[in-house]
Parts: sequence; C-alpha cells; structure tokens
Amino acid sequence: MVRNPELHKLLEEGDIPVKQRRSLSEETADTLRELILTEKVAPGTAIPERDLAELLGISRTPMREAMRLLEIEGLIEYTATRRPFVANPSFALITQYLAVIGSLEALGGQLACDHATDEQLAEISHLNTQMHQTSDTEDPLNFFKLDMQFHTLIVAAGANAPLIETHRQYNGRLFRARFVSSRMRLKRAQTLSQHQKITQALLSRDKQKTAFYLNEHLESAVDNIEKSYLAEQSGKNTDEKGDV
Amino acid sequence: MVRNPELHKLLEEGDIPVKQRRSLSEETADTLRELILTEKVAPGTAIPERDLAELLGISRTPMREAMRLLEIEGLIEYTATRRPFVANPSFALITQYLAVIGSLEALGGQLACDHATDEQLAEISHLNTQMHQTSDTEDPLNFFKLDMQFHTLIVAAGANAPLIETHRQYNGRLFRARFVSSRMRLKRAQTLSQHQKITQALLSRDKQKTAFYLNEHLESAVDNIEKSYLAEQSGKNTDEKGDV
DNA sequence: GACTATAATTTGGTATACATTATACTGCTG
DNA sequence: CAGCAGTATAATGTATACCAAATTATAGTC
Repeated sequence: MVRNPELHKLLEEGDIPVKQRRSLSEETADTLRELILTEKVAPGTAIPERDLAELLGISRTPMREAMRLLEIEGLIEYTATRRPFVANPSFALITQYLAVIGSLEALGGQLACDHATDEQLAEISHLNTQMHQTSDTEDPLNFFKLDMQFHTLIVAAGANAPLIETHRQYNGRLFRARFVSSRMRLKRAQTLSQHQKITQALLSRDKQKTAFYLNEHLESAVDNIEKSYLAEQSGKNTDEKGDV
Repeated sequence: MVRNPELHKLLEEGDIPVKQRRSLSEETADTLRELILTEKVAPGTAIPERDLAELLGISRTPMREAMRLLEIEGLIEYTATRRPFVANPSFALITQYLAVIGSLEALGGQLACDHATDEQLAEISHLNTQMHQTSDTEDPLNFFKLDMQFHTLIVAAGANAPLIETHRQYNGRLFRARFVSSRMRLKRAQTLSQHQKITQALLSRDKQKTAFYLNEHLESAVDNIEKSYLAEQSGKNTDEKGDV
C-alpha cells in the first residue's frame, strides 16, 4: 500500500502540511462566511446565488454548494420558496444556541481535564494571563478574539473531533451576537474573573469544577447578550423595521 | 397577502398536508440516507456520484448536493482526493459521538423538565410502558425503533430546535452502531430499568435526576456498543480485511 | 519477474444551458 | 382608486458538457 515509507513517515510526522484538496466551493464558503461574520453583508439581506457568484467571479455551481454549507452552519437561511438570505436569528433562537453551546463547552472542559496535554493547559493558562494583562488597553475586537480563542482552545483540548466541529458551527451562529455583546465592553472584569476560575479548575484537572464554572460563565453570557441585543434592536427601530 | 382565506384556513387546520417544497436533492438525500442506514450499501463502499446518480435516474447536480449533506451528517466521507465512500466509523470515533450525544440528551432532558407539555410527558411515559409490556415479544428492530423514539421524544420535549437538529445528526451517525448493538438483545432488562428511572425523573420534572439517569444510560450504551462492535469486527476479520 | 513510465479511463470540479417556479408589473374591471 | 388577473421578468432547480486530476491498466525495461 505505502509506496515510499520515507515520504509516508514525513506526512505522519506532520512536517509537511497535507495539501488538503480544497475545492472552489470550500474556498467560497470561507469567503462568504467571512463576509457574513464581519457584517460586510448585513443580516436579513437577500443574496441571490447568481449575483453572488458573479460578484466573486465564479459560476453558480460552487456558489450553491457553499451556500448549502452555510445553511447547515446556520448563517444562511432560505425562504419558503428557497430564496436565500443572511440569517438574522431572533433573541429566542440565540438563547437556544447558547444552551447548546453551553453543554458542548461543559463537555469539552470535562474531556479536557482527562485528555489535555500539559502544553495545551499551559497555552490556555497563558492566554488567560494575557487577557488579564491587556484587558485595559485591548480594543473590543481583539479582546473578543482572545475570548473566543479561550473557549475554542478548551474544547480543542478535549480531543473529541466531532465535538470540536459541532462547537465550531455553533460558534459561527453565535459569532455576531457575541461580538455585538462584547462591543459594550461591559462586564469585562466579570469575564476575566470567570475565565480565571475556569483556568484554575482546568489546571487542577477537576472535571466537576470546570463544568460548573463554564456553565456559570455561559449564564452570564446569556444575560449580556440579552441586554445588548435588546439595546441594538431598539436602536435600529428608529431608522428601519426590525423585521425579517 | 392571503389570496383565498378559505384555502388558507384549510392549511392552518392541517387537513391538507403542507406540501413542503422538497427539491430533488433533498429527496435524494433521504433515499441515500435510508440506503446507508439500512446497510443496503455497506460501510466502506466507494460511491462514485456518476454511478449513484445513474442508479437513481437523476443528474449529478442534485446527487452532489445530497452527498454533501450526508457528508455533514457523517454518513459519507471523502478520501484525500475527494472520492466519496460510505462512512465506517472506528470504535474510537463512535465513542466520541456517544460522548457528545450524551451531553445533548442530558441537556434535552433538563430542558424537557422545564418546557415539556403534560401531553409530551404522557407520550414518553406511554412509550416507556409500551416497551416494558412488549419487551418479551418484540423483535430487535422494532424494540430498537422504540428505543430511538424514546430518546428522540425527550429531546423534542426540550423545545430547542437547534438541539433537536444536532441530536438528529448524531443519531444518524450512531444509528448503525446502536442497531448492531441492539441486535445482541443483551441488556434489554437493563435498558428498560434505566428508561423507567428516566421517565420517573421526567414526570417529576426533576432536572438533576433526569440528567443523571440519562448519563448513566449513555454509559452503559458505550459498554454495550463496545462489546458488540468488537464482536462484529472479529467476526468480519475471518472473511474480509478489516480495512477501509 | 518486478518495477517504472506512460497511456487510457475513471472521477470529481466547474461552467453553462435549459426547465420550472416565484415575483413584479401592468392593465383591466368593479 | 382598489383589487384582481395575466403576462413578463427574474430567480432557483436540474441536466449536460467539458476539463483537470487521479486512478488503473499496460507496455517496456532492467
């Protein structure tokens, strides 16, 4: 089966990045995801596949596949007559997403207690320290990115591939809500103290505590997002309809 | 908006099944899913899209979209060169799936304690009773279906749409493993007693107990699946390579 | 006889053309 | 002027054709 053992070994060691065949559909999905998450295209916007394909200079086929992907990820929705538009989840739906991602992260944390390498824990701890040190100066976007990374690292340390993927999907759906919330810059101290507790629980590989603090952290996320979401909605109502 | 109030009313009443616009891709996805879950096409089989499309008498476009869907659902995998084949998850991967679905069901159970209607709880309880009564006579496939339905109903009672969908996906990935396991007919008594405890916890809307018993139930599922999986693998090794 | 280079064939990726369905618009009618 | 109907337009759904890459078969060489 293996023609050249040496080459095979190199690949196994990961020295050479496996040139994962990436199709245009996947590239397009990435591009589109970026466009949506950065709000280059606003939630609720209709996005006819033909126009979008033309915009990116590709044909409809890969665009369709990309859009199907993002539909699964919850970033794109379809009307009853299959016309695609950028998802604009209601607060009720966001709350549902949060409940699920909370369970996923709690599981990730517990698994991390068992499976994380010392290096991974060190990395998480380092990130936690970094957030504490830079919290005064860091602008919202960067602070937000670090926050996201903190959670992602924990789940990754759980070493459960499907969990990591599912968590990624839910993260995408919640990206906007969390980002909007983070812009308020409120509760940054609270976030830090919760991260601190989570980190300590992880370092002592205490599954119960880790899950507990992650859940606690999530519950305040619900609170914060509710506040910012309602604030944003009422603000928008002045110049546009809160519909879709 | 409503052209004909009478027609609209008929739809509302549900007398006429809402002909959900189903595209050929979706139909195909259903067909393919059925083929895989019933093992009409065996795990590990290569499934070139041309052949499969021709077999079903459709063009490649909708077939490709269907296969993308099932890829997400974990029923189809692709080689490094994007050649599709029916997924054949390792025991290690199945264990990872089980860990996630365990968390999802625990969350579902907790949510059900809060959100389930009395009718939903009654339905779950009824199903539980039914399983107890027919456990001696029911053939493995039917017993298995009831078992699946029991879990699905609990999650559904949680009234969290994304959770329901994600649970459905993980259920699909685990379908074969659980089915193979159920064929052994072992531990049926254990299953029933665990279902009994779960049902009682749900009826008293006790979140903590519900989550606890669901987790317990899951852990024995891991055990059972491990046994049957190893048994099946060793059996297969006699006439074919355990490779893929 | 085994290995390698190369040709043939298979297969997935993409583009495009065609069919079907939904929406928008215009004009008619009350 | 409101509302409906019919037609035009535009969008999505599906099929087909073509291309590039990969696999497999084949022939040639050491």
